[in-house]
Amino acid sequence: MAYWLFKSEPDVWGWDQQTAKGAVGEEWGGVRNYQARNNMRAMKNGDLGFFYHSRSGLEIVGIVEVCAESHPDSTTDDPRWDCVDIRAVRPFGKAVTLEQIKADARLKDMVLVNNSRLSVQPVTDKEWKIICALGETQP
DNA sequence: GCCAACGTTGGC
DNA sequence: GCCAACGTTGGC
Repeated sequence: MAYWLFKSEPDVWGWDQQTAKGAVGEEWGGVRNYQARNNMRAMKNGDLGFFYHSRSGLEIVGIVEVCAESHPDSTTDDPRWDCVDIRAVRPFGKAVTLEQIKADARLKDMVLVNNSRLSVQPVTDKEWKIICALGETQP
């Protein structure tokens, strides 16, 4: 069981849209970065992830679950790109901002802080627990 | 809206 | 195989 973080610009695809997809979930297509793709290839059904609003949000707003393992990205014919499907699990009681994360010494090694350009990234068990507590939700 | 940081592309 | 040029991302 691994933990991840998915970034999306809320103006393009936000938490409300993700939630509206319900248990069916949504293909996390359109990722054109090898590192992000490799992370998705490593995901298993049932893995959990944070849903982060980039650019105009800058906060983690909820938890999603991988509901379809790596498969070809339907938004391209290029065979290099695979992606998973994710579905919303539950929102945070309270969104956790990037500012909060940066200010927390326990989270200084998070990829979110150190490689801000990676749109699909791993989260450690420890980081998962800390952020769930800050977000006032069950880990 | 700007621009630094990063990743990718392509000429050599 | 190097690296300059280019495109994109995302924090500010």
